[in-house]
Formats: sequence, structure tokens, C-alpha cells
Amino acid sequence: MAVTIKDVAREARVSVASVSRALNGHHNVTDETRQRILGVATQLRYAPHGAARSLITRRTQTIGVLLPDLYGEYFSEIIRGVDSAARARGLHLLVSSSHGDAAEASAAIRAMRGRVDGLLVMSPHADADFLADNLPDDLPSVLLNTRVSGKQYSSLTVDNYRGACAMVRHLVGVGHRRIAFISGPENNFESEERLRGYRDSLASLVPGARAQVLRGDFNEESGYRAGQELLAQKKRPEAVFAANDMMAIGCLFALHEGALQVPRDIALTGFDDIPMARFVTPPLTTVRVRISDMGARALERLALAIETPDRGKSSAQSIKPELVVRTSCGAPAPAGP
Amino acid sequence: MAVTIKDVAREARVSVASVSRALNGHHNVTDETRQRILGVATQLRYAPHGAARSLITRRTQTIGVLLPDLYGEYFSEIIRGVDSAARARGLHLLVSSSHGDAAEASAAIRAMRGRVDGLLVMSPHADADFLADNLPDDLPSVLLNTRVSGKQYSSLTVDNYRGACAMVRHLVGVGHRRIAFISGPENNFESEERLRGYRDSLASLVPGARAQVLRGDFNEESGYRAGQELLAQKKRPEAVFAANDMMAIGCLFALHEGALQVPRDIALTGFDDIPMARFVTPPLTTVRVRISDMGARALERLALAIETPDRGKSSAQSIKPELVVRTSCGAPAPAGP
DNA sequence: CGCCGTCATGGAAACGTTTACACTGCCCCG
DNA sequence: CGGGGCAGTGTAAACGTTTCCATGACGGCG
Repeated sequence: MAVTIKDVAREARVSVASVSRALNGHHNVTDETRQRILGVATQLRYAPHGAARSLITRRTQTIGVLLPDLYGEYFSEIIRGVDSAARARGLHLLVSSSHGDAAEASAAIRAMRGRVDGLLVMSPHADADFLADNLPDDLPSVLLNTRVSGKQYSSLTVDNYRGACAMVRHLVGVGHRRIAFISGPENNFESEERLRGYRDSLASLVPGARAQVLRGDFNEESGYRAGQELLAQKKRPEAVFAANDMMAIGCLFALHEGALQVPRDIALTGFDDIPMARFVTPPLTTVRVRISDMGARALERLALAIETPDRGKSSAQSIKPELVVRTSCGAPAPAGP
Repeated sequence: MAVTIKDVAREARVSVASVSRALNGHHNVTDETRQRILGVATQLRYAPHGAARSLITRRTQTIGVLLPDLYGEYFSEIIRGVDSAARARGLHLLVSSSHGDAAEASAAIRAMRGRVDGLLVMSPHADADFLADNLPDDLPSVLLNTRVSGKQYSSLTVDNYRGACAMVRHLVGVGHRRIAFISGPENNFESEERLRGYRDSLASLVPGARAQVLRGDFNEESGYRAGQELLAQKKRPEAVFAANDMMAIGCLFALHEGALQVPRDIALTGFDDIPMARFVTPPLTTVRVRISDMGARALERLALAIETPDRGKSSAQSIKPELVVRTSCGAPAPAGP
């Protein structure tokens, strides 16, 4: 059996109350007894039982993180940001990922009850109904890139729409007119917003242009297939805008196999600016999201909401992404990194 | 206040004992009352309090994961593997990362008491003393790539030594004689083993060869600096073997900036086979570790140890990595991926 | 008809903490 | 010299579960 506070109390010949006080640094305990207790505690290698403690204090020092998936650089960047912010505050992270469907996500949320002080929800397929049904209203939560922005929940969202618009504007500015788009999965908020940005800005900037959308799912494989589709076309677009970097990279490989040079023969751009985007050849022009920063900010927001439950009840923050011009788009890359 | 089991009991006009039995699927409760209880529970949106439950059951359904850092693809691949295995078993993950020094790591382990059923420790700088002082002996643990293999702890280790040997053998086989090495950080078990493999096999395969070791720290930046050092040398090596892929990629960029072609002018190889290794140009010849598999296997081992505390008490498993020949080493790449 | 076994249910203890409250000396002040 | 405050300590309640044990009803069998 593990050593409990009672063992320490017995050994130090005091009550458990005094042990608790001494260990938690309360002032109302003699220096002498405190020293004795601390000595016994370290000697016995006592560590308080987390569950017992948080049962009574109603604090767990833990944040629950709900992710749709852990695959790919995007999500690992997110949790890297979340983790570093959490560590700075002495919080732990209970991660739960890969909730394909709503039922799994719902179960995961329920399982978090009594184990976390707050919830960081990142579910691009979660909608208002799902959240209303599943988010306990006594648990502080922050939503990350979720369809529901505003009113009742605290949220942090990338302005995917404007990011996509900026990219299309850039491509048009470089001189491209026929611009194809590789879309993300259906029913994914981010995916939909980027597509909408593409459609709207193309329509407004290139009157009469026909939007060409290739189906994708955010994974490299689907980008590769889209690239193959493009190769098979007789009249290819001048530029391809993939809804995320991983698909752009997959597409790049397909084009390369088809002996097409990027950007000489065809321009190619992505979205997210995952670390890998700098390393492929040619380096990818993309939309920078500062993924890990976003994770960190989300955690900060949540931590604040936990500390002061009333303040900042439900504010929606939007993050404006930024165009990063490298060479894959055919534009002369600006100086700098 | 959140709804507790008492609320459910009152509403369903039964005792808390019956509610507990009904919800946990025990057989000794009438179908009728069970239905009534279940109805009330869902209607009240009752979710059991995790801390309270695990206080009495002594189970948390959670695994603690101790990582040195969350940065880079290597560790995110690890936790991806761990996570998928955990999910398959219905386990949650309490991650704690970035323990620069032993004191932090020690505190993290203590904080896990009563919150986890087992510990997955990945600390290349952890040694026997540290573990003996800090690992509670009543908590099942699995060590991942840690210096202490064998006797008292259950561990999973990549055979870094043989992996490095295989790489040197390959480079020599391709015809290279002057082979430099970019090392990882000091006091890192994996780093040391890879260096040892390089030294030993170079000495045995190329008698009289001089080992050239450039200091690195596993990060891209240090690989870049090593590349710059190489550029500055008058008599450059024919091949460079970086102790991990990230440094190889950094080095690749430096060489590229110096107008050196890889592999025509100089061969370059890495270690780990992170996903990015396939995507750089030229694709990196490296040593495949199957990082996420390793994480998954480690979790399986731990889960087993938790279920059957006596069996498999402390076995050391070693994973043999595998050479992946792409084009950066100057060898004709074999067919296939 | 009475006894015993079975089964559904309830009461209460237990898990390991924190903390409100009570208690004991002691000092200081009136 | 007595009482009030105060500082240090102990006792016990509370947190929300699970589970042991007791209880009572009921049916079957001798």
C-alpha cells in the first residue's frame, strides 16, 4: 500500500490536520513541528493522493483537451502550444483524441467530469446542438475553431475565410487566373470557411472565372490524388490552392511524378504553415496560423476563466492569419525567412 | 452545483447503492428499477465524479506520460502511438512534458500519485539513481529509451547502437570513407548510443579512418550550424551522418546554401525516419524507428502490467531499427516507397 | 405449515484528503 | 489574580463514489 497522510501523522506524532497544514504551507503551525513533519514526509516519500485531494478541494489542476485526432503536424503543434502554456501555470493536461463521431466525443466529455477544471474543445465537426447537449454548463470551456462562435461559449477561431481570401488575392496578383482548390473534409467548419473564402474572392476578383474544386480530406493522400486528377486534365489550372499544407505536399508529389515543375509549370499553395512547409522543395507559400500560439492563447483564456469564473464569460476571439510568401506560388519570394 | 448520485437516487426514489449498481451494470437490480434509474440519470445529465470514483475503486483509467519535451515530430509521433493504443483500451492520457531538469521531472511524478494507474517514462536523461529515488514502486511503469535497461524496470529501447552501425556500414558499402557524424546532446542515452555505434563501426570497417564528430543537440538549428562548419572546411568528408533527422535537415539547408548538392557533392543521412524525412529534397536515407509503433507498444506493455501486476514484472525489450535507403546517401534507391 | 435460500434493496463504512470547529495552554491586560 | 484573546493542535465532518452487510419479502420444498 502506498503511504498516506495518516502514516505521516503517526510517524510524526501529530494529527493528520497538522500534516496537511504543514505540507500546504499554512502559517498556523510551529516551525518545529513543521520541520518534523516535512522530514517524515520526505523520508516516507509521501505524495498526496490526487483524487482524494481534488475530491474535497474541487480543483484538479488539470485541463481536459478534446481533439478530433492526433495525426499530423497540425494537432501536435496545437498541443505543443497548449502544453507549454499549461506548464507555465502548473497545470496538467488530460488529452482525449480521435473522436470520429459525436457519441465518442460525448463519452469523452462525460468521462472528464471530476477530473478536470476546464475543457479545451477542438472539434471542427461539433455544432451548437452537440455542445448544448454535452458541455456541462458548470465547467469552464474554450472552443477552438469550432462552428459555434460567440453568444454562449468562449471561443477562439482562426479567420479561415479571410485567410483564404488573402491567398486567392495573392495568386491573382501574381497573375494567375485559373485557380483550382483542393477542399478539406465535409462538415468541417474550417474546411468550409476556407472553401467559402476561395469561392467568394475568386468570383469577385476574376469575374467570370470558373471555380474548380477537387475533393480532399486534409490528408496528404487526398492531396496526392487531387494532383493526379490535375495531371490527367487536358487544360490544367495555372495555380492550385490546397485547403491545408499536408494536401499541398501530397499534390506536390503527384505533380512532381508527372514531371510538372512547381512553380514554373503550375503554382501551388497551402494553408496552416506547418513546420514542414518550409522544408519541401519548393518551399510552400501558405497562410500562417501560428498554430502553437493559438493553442497557448486558448489555454490562457481557459485558465483565466477558471480563476475568475464570472469574468470573460463568453467572448469570441478571432485570429487573423497571415500570408507567407515562399516560392511555390511563382512570386518572387521577399527577403527574410 | 453539479448533479451527484444522490440527486439521481432521490429523483428515482431509490438508494444511492441501487443507482450505483444500475449504472455499473450489476445484475442484482430489477429491470424495472434499472430502467427508471437510467431514465432519471440521462434526464438529469448525470455523470459520475471521476475523482470520487477512483478514490474508492483505486482505478483511474488513466496513464501518465512523462516526456522530456513536446517539440518536434519525434515526440508528437510517440504520443500519437501512445494515444491510439490508449484509446483502443479506453484509457486516458495525462501528459506532462518538458522536464528540463530532474527536479521538475520528480515533481511531475509526485503530482501523478492518485491520478494515474501507470506511468510511461521517456526521459533520455533519467538514470538509475533518479528512477530509484522517484518512481513509486507500487506504480506500474514502462521506460522508453531510458538508460536503465533491464533488471528492475520494464523497458522498451531502440537499439540505437546497431542502427548507427547499420548506417555506417551502408555508407561504407556505397563507397564513402570519410564519414563525419553530427552528434546529439550530451548525457542523452540515445545520443550516446548512436555516437558509439558510429565510432565502433567506422573503426572496424575503415581501418585507420579518423572519426569526425560535430557537436549537435538534436535540433534543426544545430544541424544547420554543423553544415556551415562543414562548408568552411577545406577537406570535407564524403558523407555526413546526423544523429537524427532534424539535424540532417538543418544540415541539408546549410549545404544547399553553400551550393553543395546532396548527394552528388556530399552524402547526408539521418536517424529516426520522422515523417518529414520523405518530403525533403533529396529524400533522406535514414534509420527507421517506427516511432508511433514504439509508443503504442510501450502502452500495451504498460496496460498489461496494470491488468496483471505480477506477470511481466520487469522485462527489457529492444527494438531493432531498420535502414531506409532513399537518395540522400548517393546509393541508387531501391524500388518501392 | 414452517424453514431456508434467493434476491432486490437500503444503510453505512470506506477511500485520503482539507477544513470548520473545538479545545488547550499561555500571555497580556485590566 | 482572573478573564479574554490568540496560537497551536486535535476531532470530525465533508467531498461522491463503491461495496459489504443487514433486512425483508417471497417462493419452494420438506
